[in-house]
Amino acid sequence: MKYIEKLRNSGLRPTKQRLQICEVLFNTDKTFHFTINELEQKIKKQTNNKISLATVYNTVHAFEKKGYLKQIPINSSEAYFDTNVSDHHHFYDLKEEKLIDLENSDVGPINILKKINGKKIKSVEVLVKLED
Amino acid sequence: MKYIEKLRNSGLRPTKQRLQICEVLFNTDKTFHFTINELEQKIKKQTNNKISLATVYNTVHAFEKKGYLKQIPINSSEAYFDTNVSDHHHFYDLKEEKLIDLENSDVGPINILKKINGKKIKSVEVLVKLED
DNA sequence: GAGTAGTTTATAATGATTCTAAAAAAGTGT
DNA sequence: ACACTTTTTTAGAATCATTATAAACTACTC
Ligand SMILES: [Mn+2]
Ligand SMILES: [Mn+2]
Ligand SMILES: [Zn+2]
Ligand SMILES: [Zn+2]
Repeated sequence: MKYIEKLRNSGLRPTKQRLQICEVLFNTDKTFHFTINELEQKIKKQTNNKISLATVYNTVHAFEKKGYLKQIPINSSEAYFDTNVSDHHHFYDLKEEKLIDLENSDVGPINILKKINGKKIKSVEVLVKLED
Repeated sequence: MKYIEKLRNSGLRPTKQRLQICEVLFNTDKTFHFTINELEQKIKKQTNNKISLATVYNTVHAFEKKGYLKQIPINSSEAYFDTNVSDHHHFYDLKEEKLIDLENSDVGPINILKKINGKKIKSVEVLVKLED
């Protein structure tokens, strides 16, 4: 199975629960954005199986650390994650509280002119807030 | 006093506590970034006076709503606010957990090519994460 | 000054996230 | 398969930032 490698790379053994989480996260062409609670709901629906919240949190964080998921910087009471780990940007619809992908080509090149001594750039992320 | 107007514009009466909060927030040439807890500490030091957390939260939120403060979108357990309400961007030093201003001129123009039907752009914010 | 509406405060409630420790499962060697 | 060790899952508790509450206090109006 293709998920076993992802799990092992993340330092996790391929257990039944973790493979189910992988199914929901990665068994789709489309990438998507989610909160932990949305993910838990999706797992319950898609697999008719409840996985404890702690396991969902742990697995998501391990994938995030390894780079198989990323967290989107946003002001919300809940953390938003993204299965699209390519460099890209986001609209945030304030009314709907939903993220929408913005490809790099939708934004154009961003050149950071200022430098900070002894630090290097890890990521550059654009958040475009939308209102009606 | 210059703060009375800011407070009235925000729908707040100029009370002793709120004026003290204004002193700490606005009585300086330099703008700065803060969390609610950092602000509370600053108030205690600068005015030798404890103001209840609820009042600090309420006042900050009223100023934010009116546009005298803004919140910076970032993944942190605490919300970060900015007394610099001009359009600008940020470095985020992951090690120090500190924000650093990036002026618009340090980033260059950003042109969002994608449009979302029925929505308009409220803000465009760039977050540049820094590591060692 | 009396009356009213807004404010402050301590404290409680909420809710996302993290921690804990016991039970369950998986891996290892024989 | 069995005994033994290590990892994992889980329910529930703990944490902590934020928000809500409601009683005491203060500011504004007439
Ligand atoms: Mn994380
Ligand atoms: Mn706010
Ligand atoms: Zn995305
Ligand atoms: Zn700033």
